[in-house]
Amino acid sequence: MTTGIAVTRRTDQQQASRIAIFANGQTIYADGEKCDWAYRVAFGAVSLYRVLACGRRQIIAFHLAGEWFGIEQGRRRQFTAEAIGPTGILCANLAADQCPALLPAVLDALWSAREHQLVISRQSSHERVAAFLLEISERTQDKRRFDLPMPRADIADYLGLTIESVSRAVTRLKCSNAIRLVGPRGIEILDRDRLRSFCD
Amino acid sequence: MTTGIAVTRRTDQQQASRIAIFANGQTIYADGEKCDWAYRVAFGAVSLYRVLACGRRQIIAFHLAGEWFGIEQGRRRQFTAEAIGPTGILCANLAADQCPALLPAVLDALWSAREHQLVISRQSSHERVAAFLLEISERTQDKRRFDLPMPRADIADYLGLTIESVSRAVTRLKCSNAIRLVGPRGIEILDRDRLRSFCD
DNA sequence: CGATGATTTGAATTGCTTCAATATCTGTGG
DNA sequence: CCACAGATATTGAAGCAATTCAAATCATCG
Repeated sequence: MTTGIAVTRRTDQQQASRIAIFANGQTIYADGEKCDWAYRVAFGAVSLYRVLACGRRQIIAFHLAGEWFGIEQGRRRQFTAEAIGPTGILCANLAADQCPALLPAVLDALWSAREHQLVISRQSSHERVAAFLLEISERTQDKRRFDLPMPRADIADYLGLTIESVSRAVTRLKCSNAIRLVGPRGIEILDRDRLRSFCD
Repeated sequence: MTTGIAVTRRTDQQQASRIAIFANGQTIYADGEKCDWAYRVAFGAVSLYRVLACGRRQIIAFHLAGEWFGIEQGRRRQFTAEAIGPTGILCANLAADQCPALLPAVLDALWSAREHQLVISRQSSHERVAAFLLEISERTQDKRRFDLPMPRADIADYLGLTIESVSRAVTRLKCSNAIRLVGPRGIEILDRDRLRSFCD
């Protein structure tokens, strides 16, 4: 929400394969805008969210380096996309002839969305957090030791929990020796099987 | 789960645009199978679900007449597809050259999956049930008076609730005069705005 | 009309949230 | 290098909503 570095929103996204740099909390596109472009994360991370009428913010997905997002052809933006930390974004034209390249990315997004649905629909707080850590782990270079790009508030809004519940679940995983914390953001997976056993 | 009418699983789905008839509870495809075909509901309804390790069944989506499902190119089936009541299914070849026709269907599915995520992540039981009734209403011919194709157990497994919670929420909506029940499956929306006001 | 399955209702329990306080981390200036 | 301030994260205690277990009611079909 807050902007760290003073970088104004790029208006030169029109040049395809041009990298745009966004600061923490900057909006890449907003809920309701036209969807002319698709995006890919070069570095950093992106959250897709909507603020509900009740004031709650629900994060629908995170996108890490290398991942496509924002393919929503012929509609208005369903969510707002926002940079988490300093983030580089590549833009691509959403022309119909690029369809063969786009379909796999959309299928991936659908796959992920549905797997996430399984997690948030019925799982307990520690199951959700364990699943989340494994999910991020799988999408990172070093799958054993990594840093979470986002604060607890983002994790909570993604998992449908409160900050406090996320924190308690992390503590619980830590106490079971499944993970080790390296500061609030650093995660080391000590026992992946034990962590997996927390997921349902 | 149970098969009402004695119809064996069709093995002649190879003929495109041929209709296959499934009885209540029959499997159209199963979790883990190869995905060679896409499907469209001719009549009846279909649920996509997975049974979790803990024994819980999570329904990820319902598909009503006219809707595509099962487009999962190049993977194994993520979920099991099952008929709800007597259901007619049209089959189509998942050839790459049909991509322009498939992409919109996948984008629709992603859109719906994400809207549903908003509902189940943070909403209370009556908010979820109200949203569900409106969702089904929008996908039915008569948007004011319709019959739910599925029993309470399916609604519960779709909304991440128990049967009892669904029932209590329905009762609550009924008592507020937002809806009227016509037997357990029949729904008449008396006050759509009031029903909408229950959604967050 | 009785039987079976589906749905509703009731009471107690559990787990997440809420509100409040404490602790930790990070960056800045002395 | 250390002290401080603001933000982030953890911990604690009470409240509340959904679940669980149990019983009653309703619907449908032979």
